[in-house]
Amino acid sequence: MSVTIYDVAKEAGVSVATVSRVINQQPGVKTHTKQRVMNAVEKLKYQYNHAAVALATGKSNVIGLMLPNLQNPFYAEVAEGIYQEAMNRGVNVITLNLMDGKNMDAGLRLLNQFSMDGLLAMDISKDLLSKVENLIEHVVLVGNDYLDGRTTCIVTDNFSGIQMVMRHLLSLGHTRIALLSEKSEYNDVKDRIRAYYHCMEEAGLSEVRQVIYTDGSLIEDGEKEGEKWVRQGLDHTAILVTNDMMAIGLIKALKSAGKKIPEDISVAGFDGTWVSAIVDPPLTSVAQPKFEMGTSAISLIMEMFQSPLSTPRKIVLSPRLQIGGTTAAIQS
Amino acid sequence: MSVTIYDVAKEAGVSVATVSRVINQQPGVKTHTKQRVMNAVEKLKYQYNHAAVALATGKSNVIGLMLPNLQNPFYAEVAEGIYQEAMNRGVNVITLNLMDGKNMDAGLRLLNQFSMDGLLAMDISKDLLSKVENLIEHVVLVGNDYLDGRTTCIVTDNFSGIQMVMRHLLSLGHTRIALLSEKSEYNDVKDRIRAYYHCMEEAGLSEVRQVIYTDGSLIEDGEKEGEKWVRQGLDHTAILVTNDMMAIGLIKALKSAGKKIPEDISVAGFDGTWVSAIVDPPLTSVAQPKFEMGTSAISLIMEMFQSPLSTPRKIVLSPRLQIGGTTAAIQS
DNA sequence: CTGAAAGCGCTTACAG
DNA sequence: CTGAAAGCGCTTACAG
Repeated sequence: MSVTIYDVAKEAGVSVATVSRVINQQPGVKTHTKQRVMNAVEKLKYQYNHAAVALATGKSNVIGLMLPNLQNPFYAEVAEGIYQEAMNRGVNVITLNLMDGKNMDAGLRLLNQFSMDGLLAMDISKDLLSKVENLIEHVVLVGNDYLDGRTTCIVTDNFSGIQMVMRHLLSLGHTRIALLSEKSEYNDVKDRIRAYYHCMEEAGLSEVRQVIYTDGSLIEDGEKEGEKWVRQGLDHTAILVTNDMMAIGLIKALKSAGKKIPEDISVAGFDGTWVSAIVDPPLTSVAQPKFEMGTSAISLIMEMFQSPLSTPRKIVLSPRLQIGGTTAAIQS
Repeated sequence: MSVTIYDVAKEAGVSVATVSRVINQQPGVKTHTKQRVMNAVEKLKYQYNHAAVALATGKSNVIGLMLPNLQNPFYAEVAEGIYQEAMNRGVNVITLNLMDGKNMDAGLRLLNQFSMDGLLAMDISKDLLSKVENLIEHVVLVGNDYLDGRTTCIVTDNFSGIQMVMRHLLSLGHTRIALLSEKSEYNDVKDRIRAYYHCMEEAGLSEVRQVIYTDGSLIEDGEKEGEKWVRQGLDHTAILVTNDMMAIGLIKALKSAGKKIPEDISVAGFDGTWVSAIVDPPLTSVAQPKFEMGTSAISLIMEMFQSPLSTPRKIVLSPRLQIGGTTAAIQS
């Protein structure tokens, strides 16, 4: 029922091979012939069949995107960059939303079933990563800097990001600064912790440094830690949080315990998502170049299709400190 | 290089037809034979080829999702429902993010290129819809109630949603209530305006009713209207906004003009996205069942694949009033 | 510069 | 219950 390359060939009076050449813009077709084919395509409203191409070429022109959720605007913003660049380049993106782990099996099943040319993955577990790498040749980690450096990745310079906020906080006179971070096997998280340690030590504050680990990385997790912090009567004057969502939750909890932000305590986040600008006061945060991370991820993986990397590569983007109203000079 | 159904057939000592039957769980294969095939599949680690299946069956097992952006959590939350249910059912979703119109052409091109079994669309223009309907048989509008009722859709009961907030505002003593809405050719938006008119009239407030139209539906658009409202010295005591993003922008502008929310003016939104809970004070809003809308959309479109609807259908879900801190009794 | 033909990996009547 | 074979709509050496 649908019009095929054969119909076009007949209409144009050429062979299907020629039609194929014209459609794929391959060189070496006489202008006149090309014109005839194009007219036929036009006339018959030929639409090319993706499945047939995929079967014949062995490439699906589909890239998978695995992410934990879309609630966190960080993922959503990176995803937008990915979709944008994918559209520019005419590749399709299939999103595998893991729903914070609840959909892992289904995600794997789909991966298996649908042969994708490559996969972009954000914050997947080490375990899942190794399964995925068995299934797909080209995998790029987006936003994660994996421990053993065996997978190509694209990340923000986390060390210098933390350094930026830390300098900001130190310059405001803070000394009792805590770091609130999720636990993770990823190097990017470890880098942040390392940077925190480094800055505290450099400032001669080694003995007051304290890392508080959270269970997850959602608003609720930050909130829970805020309540705990109040309950335990901790006395930091500033808390640096490794993502905006948790920072927002933390602030919520502190506020409802009667703390004034930033008068009583300064809070800074990480990611620089758009929500950081709408909370009150606006959140001081380290902005990751999210959209660019997404577009670069597509560019990178498509380069890999052309010429497989001999060795895993790591692309590092620069963060930017975004000063809001949640950090202020320490009250004497 | 990859293992095919032929390899499995040889290994199991049966024909490819039989292997196909087993893989697709078709009835009428002797248990013993089935077992042999399954062993072979296991042993050879056979993975089925999506493109070949798609070509042979004429169905791609892919559903397209067209949305304006992912910044607005409304779309993100509906999308999560869609991804969730799609994973449950083993279908793939290709997201076509239109980037608020900037990617329209690319979106259409991809649609064309990749034969999808169906398409779910959110807030696409009338013009785009008609183009899309030429390309794809099964289209479902998600969140939009299209004017001429020719397309199957799944929407919230917008009329009763507005009625809920209006009753809430009226019960708080407000009379000078404005509606802030985007312009739209969609029936759902018109329904909201209609509901507003209806409620004002019912309350005997016909002559003070006022609809303020915005250019877009982003935070910035709400902000702009807030500034304009202050500049023009309007005197409503409550403003009902047709989406959370604009409401947040509006509140931001009002606050920075020195207005107290809700003391000086009450503001209510629509959608009930998660961000409505993190702004300060939490936003009163009409919550749409976003996640459910997404899951239902997948169910609906997959039903349509089975048995094409003789006539377009409309599925209506119920909204819920979510009272926050941005609405209060009028000050006398 | 162009065409005939094999092949990509499945499904599905049809026959037995 | 099982198999032989055609067909899905392309691409791509190979030949001319």
